[in-house]
Amino acid sequence: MSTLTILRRHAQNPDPASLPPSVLLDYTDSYLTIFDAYPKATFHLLVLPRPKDGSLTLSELSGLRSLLSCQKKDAKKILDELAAQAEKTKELVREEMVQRYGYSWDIWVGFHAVPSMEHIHLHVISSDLCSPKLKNKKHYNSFHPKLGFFLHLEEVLSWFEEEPKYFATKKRLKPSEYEPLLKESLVCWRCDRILPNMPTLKNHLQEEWDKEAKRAAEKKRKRESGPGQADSFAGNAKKQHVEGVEEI
DNA sequence: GTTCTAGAAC
DNA sequence: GTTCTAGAAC
Repeated sequence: MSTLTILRRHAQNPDPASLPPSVLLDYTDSYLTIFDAYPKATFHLLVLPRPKDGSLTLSELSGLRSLLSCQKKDAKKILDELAAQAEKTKELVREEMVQRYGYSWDIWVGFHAVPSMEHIHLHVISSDLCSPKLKNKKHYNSFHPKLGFFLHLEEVLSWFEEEPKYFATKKRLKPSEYEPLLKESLVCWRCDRILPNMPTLKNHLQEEWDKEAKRAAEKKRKRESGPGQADSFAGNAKKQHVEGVEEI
């Protein structure tokens, strides 16, 4: 029971600074960013709006669906502010990526079309999807960036620019239209390969991420071997020389 | 959302 | 026989 309302409790906490650093990353009067307790990727954070006087009520903030059923301009304001907070969060994550791994990779920002926990929360999640807590098909499909269950914030914002009728349809977020997506086959979001089960998918995702790390290392080497020379004979010769030295 | 575990799938 | 999934949780 309490696990389903933990986010609401955090959002209502009058003093976020009292939260342990293992929970809290950042906060303002209006928002807080916390670490997901069961991260489905190397980096996985949640941005929550804090209910405050003169703004939307707790029940209007209960989820994306309830937010979108508010006055359009009120909903848009919250989403714009969430977007700004998410940008700050992304920057903090990128810095941590570089510090820990020497490079940074994509970070996705979006909502689950049908959430499982009370209180609207924006996911900020690194695209590796490598984590011991990612255990089943539902976990994976709920973050697959092209499947449709994970609603990128940019997409949700784009609904506001569409015809009112389209917006009215989208904002319903009918569970019956989204929940079946969670049961679809396991498809690698990078290469579209179908994997037969979770252990195989997890190995595959790890390999894909290892490849990305290699590409990043190669890019860095090229950058450091001298701008504009990487593809020239002189550049290659120089690179080989440097590599030779490094191997000794 | 998670944990647990029966029985399906291999 | 072991691995893996997916539904119940009083």
